[in-house]
Amino acid sequence: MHLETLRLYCDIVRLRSFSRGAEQNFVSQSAASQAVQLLEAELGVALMDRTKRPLVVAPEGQAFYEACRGLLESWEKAKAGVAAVKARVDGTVRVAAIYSVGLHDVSRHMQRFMSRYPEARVQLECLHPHKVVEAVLEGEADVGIMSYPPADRALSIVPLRAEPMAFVCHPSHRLARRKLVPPADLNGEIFIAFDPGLTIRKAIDRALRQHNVKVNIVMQFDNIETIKQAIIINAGVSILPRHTVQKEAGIRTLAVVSLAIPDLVRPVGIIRRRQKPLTPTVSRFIQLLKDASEEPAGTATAHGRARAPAGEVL
Amino acid sequence: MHLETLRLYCDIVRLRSFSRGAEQNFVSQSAASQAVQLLEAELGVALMDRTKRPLVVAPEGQAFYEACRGLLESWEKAKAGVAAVKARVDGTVRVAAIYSVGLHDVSRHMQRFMSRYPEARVQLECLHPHKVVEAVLEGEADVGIMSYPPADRALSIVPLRAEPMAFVCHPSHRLARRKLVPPADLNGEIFIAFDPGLTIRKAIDRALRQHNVKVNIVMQFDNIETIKQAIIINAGVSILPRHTVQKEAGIRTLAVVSLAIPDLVRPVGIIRRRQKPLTPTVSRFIQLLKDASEEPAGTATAHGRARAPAGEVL
DNA sequence: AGTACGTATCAGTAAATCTGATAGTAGTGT
DNA sequence: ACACTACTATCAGATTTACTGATACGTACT
Repeated sequence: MHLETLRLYCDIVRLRSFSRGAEQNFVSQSAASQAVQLLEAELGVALMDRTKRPLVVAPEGQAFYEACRGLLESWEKAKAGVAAVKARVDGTVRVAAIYSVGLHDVSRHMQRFMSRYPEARVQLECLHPHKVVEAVLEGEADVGIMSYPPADRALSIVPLRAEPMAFVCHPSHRLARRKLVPPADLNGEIFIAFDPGLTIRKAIDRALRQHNVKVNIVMQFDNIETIKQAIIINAGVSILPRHTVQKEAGIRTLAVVSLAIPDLVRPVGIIRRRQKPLTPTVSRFIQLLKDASEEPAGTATAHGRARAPAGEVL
Repeated sequence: MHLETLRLYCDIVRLRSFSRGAEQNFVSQSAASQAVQLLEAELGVALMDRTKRPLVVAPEGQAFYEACRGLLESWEKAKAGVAAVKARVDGTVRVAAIYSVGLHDVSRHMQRFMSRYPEARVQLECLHPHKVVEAVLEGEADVGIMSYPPADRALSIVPLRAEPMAFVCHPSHRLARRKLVPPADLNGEIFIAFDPGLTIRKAIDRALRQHNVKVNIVMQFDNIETIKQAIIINAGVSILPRHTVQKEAGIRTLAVVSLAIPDLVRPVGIIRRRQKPLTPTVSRFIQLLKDASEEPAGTATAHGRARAPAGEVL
């Protein structure tokens, strides 16, 4: 049963005319006649008396007409309801990020994004790296922001930046006042490492091994914040992305020294589910992050603004 | 938009499977897939995530699902409502009869009809002959019962019987004690006639003219009851269908004498609108009247019962 | 009665839908 | 990591369905 047929029927009843009802629905009078006949056959009832001019609606036809009006109204409501949900979901970017990126980085960009697209909403959730991948794969998040984005057929990756890593220690540490620390100086240091399951741990391990450095790992954590806390209480030293300890370096609770291992960087990127269609809002969000990462921090804002129109057409 | 598509969609969502949803709707999995794709295109929204196994319904899809369920329920209700009205209308016979037939005849048969078909309803309305024709033509009555049923392309006629006419006068009239009145005896009688517009008047006039009888018309009425009242107060004599004065003859308020004009009869028949489809109930009602009229009054009931099964299959 | 308007019907055509086969993908067990 | 099973998407061809335009029929009006 076509809903269009029901609308046609309603118009015919309302206008008391097949011809005008057909016209209003942009079909021929012939089609209208056949449609109503089919409708009557379907219901097994004569809905109207066409031998009268103008036609007379039978009691059955009147009852059906009223039911149909309600039905069509419900249909319009259903469509509107779906559109409303879509607008709500569409305008929302659900971001899953690892703690270190989410807290320092994304939250700053979120503000810029929301002031530029006031109708959009951003939901940020900070998770363990594995959970970030999971959330994106399961469709619970539109984008994931993480370091060492994993290769996966189901994921597409947008590289954002390579964060330089630095040596981090307590201000009272013997290396705290250096300008540069050669890898060899780390030999035998009491080290606070990432959990072995994390890719960043493997990257650091590999870099140290290449420089024949052996450190004395005393603690392992799955996130940067905890490692920083451990260093603050002088439980050991570590290697962390430089910008994640900028605040602590500024107030001198931590000492940060450049490390003479130039290829030791933490790649940060966005992951997305490959099949999932990109909504305009998500597309704009990704573009904003890309723009912000492709330039020095000092000019980011100005440059970002200049490129915004291009980002919007995505 | 097909309602069947919506049902299919609901089943797919409910069963969380295209294949099973398709099966339950007796279409191929392919058709189900295409139908939902079309639905999504129509709404401009992705309703579900098919890359998951089992498939995951999107928020939009869930909202639409619930709306659809309501819609389909309303549709079923609409169909049921129409069927209910049909049953009510179908089971009703609206009878328009002229006074003389309706009061004496139809009301008696109505009781038999309603006791045989308890679910049926009969609405009897007694009208002026012209109004009976009008009611049937306008579809306000399913059948009309009247004398001298008029020839009309739009009407089909079922003849019931030819009622013999008799001479009717006050018991004190000079002809009241006769067994038979020859036409000539009516010459110069003070006569209470039917209205000139009525066919029965024309028939009586023609019969009297053929026998060279001239009566003295002093009053004219459009119905038998009034004529009888006039005769009772001895305002004149008349010629009326014999069985319409049986009761008055029995209690001797009127005298009824056979008239020697054998071809002067009042034909009574049923009229129906030719195009209008015959519902079973109306068909049975007509059959009952036909059966009752085709036999002597004494055996009518027994015969009618015997033939009832045949009538029911109409 | 004749006319004008409106609906039913018919045959041909256009469009939508369905089917069956095939390819690709997700989840599962080895 | 591998094949296996179950499920969905896609495609082309077949089928069904709906539409159009012309024509016939009926009603209502003058």
